Amino acid sequence: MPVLISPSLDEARKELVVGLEARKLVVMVASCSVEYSGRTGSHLGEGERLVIVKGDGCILVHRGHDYQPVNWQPSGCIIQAHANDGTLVLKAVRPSPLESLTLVVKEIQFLGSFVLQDAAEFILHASEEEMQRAIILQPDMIEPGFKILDFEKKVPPGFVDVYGVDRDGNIVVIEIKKDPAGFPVIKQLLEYLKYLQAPPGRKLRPMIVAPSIAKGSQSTLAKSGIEFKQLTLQKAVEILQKYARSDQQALKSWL
Amino acid sequence: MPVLISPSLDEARKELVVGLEARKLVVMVASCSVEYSGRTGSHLGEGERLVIVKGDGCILVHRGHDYQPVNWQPSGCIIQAHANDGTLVLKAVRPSPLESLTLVVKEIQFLGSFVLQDAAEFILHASEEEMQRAIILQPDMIEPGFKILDFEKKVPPGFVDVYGVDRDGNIVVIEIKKDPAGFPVIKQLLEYLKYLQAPPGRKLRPMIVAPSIAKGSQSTLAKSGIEFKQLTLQKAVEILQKYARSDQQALKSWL
DNA sequence: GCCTAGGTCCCGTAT
DNA sequence: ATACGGGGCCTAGGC
Repeated sequence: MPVLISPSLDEARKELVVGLEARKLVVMVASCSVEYSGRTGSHLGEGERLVIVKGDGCILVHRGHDYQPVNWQPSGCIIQAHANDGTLVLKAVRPSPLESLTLVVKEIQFLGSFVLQDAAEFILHASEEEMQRAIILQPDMIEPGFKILDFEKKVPPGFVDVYGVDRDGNIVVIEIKKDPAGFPVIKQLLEYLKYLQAPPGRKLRPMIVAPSIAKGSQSTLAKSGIEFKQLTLQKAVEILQKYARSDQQALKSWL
Repeated sequence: MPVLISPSLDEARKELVVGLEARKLVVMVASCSVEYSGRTGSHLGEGERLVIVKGDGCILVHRGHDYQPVNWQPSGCIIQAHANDGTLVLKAVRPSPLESLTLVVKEIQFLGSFVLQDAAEFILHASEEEMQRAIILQPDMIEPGFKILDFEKKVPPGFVDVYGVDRDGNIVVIEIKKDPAGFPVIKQLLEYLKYLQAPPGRKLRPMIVAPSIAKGSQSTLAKSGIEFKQLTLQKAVEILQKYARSDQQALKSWL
């Protein structure tokens, strides 16, 4: 875990090269200027920043404020460090789309390189997918008698989240949102409808499943003939947990 | 610029509290577990990570790989550090939407706190806005005789990027994209058209200005009656530079 | 490779 | 405060 305090640029370059080679995490606090060129371009004059280089070839330049890095390059870059004219030049090139990030480092306060032991799995609960799973596991939460025919069903403009049939044989076309549903969802659903047909004598029932409807979209929804079924992430998670439990019980009763 | 190597949790907590108080940048390499709860929730078991806390109240937890942080909280959070049961607990609460991030730190390899001197301005070149400016500065790059009537013109579903008239008095409705234009742009433009009318005897000419058309959208575009005018970011930047130059010349000739 | 959709997206701007 | 669109968005999944 080498840590250098106010190293010379050449000491830093050596440690950086070693760190890159070993695919370590290198963290640096340094005064630098930054140029980006690729899909567009950017310029940032000299100033002190936090620079992070990761083993998978991504680089982040953070200022003293803001959530997002001011400049960066995602994973999969080729990163090189050169001495140049009394400065340390860090270059990160992304092959596709071809773009490059160049840091000219003038002075380094701190440089450390680390190997992070981290085997933990990251688990994210509750997303649109969980809502979809909840509906698929327990279709009658939409309404009694509702049956799933398909999900992620392909139509030319995209994918229908859930596609099913109600107790009267009408086709139900469901678009799921985990956030309050606004105009775009309504448009998207109406677009899908153009490519779907109900059997003779039956109807198409477009339906939005979401925690709520965005304020400004209430009236549009009413006019559009789209139904709304409330489902919060929390309720979806509860359903999934209930099923996880009953799955376990089903398993136990089998043994 | 205090830097602690393998500090005790209590030493680290003290330095962290001082750093937070002073709104410094605190960087930490530590073994920790992370819980997030808010719009959704997440869990990450123990492992070594890079933790960044900035003066504006944002926090980032980075693993040894990936561009994006595994957990985070954006600016404007209330961040606190407590000792708890032989661990150091870092909590970041975001008021709206209400959500919280909790790190339980077991062991610290490194902790540094920094004040970053950074007054530089960040300049990003060439975006959709640059393309719009290029068209506005030199309307006849669209076609000879084209005149601007308005831009960012409000229609119920959104804003028309550029709104103008051709040499024959037909209304040209332009939607600009910096990336290859696909289905969504076509839909958006057609949506806008519903709320626009040409003068009697004139036509509405919907037009997409973009570097290219997405492959799958070629036929849709053809059927839709929308025209396509190629403009790359690069060409837009050239036009802007030309005008910058001629502005300077105009200025010089004035003096 | 391109295209589509989702994200704890974040972020600014206008309402 | 909420809604809407843009982003060097990034990232994952299909084709």
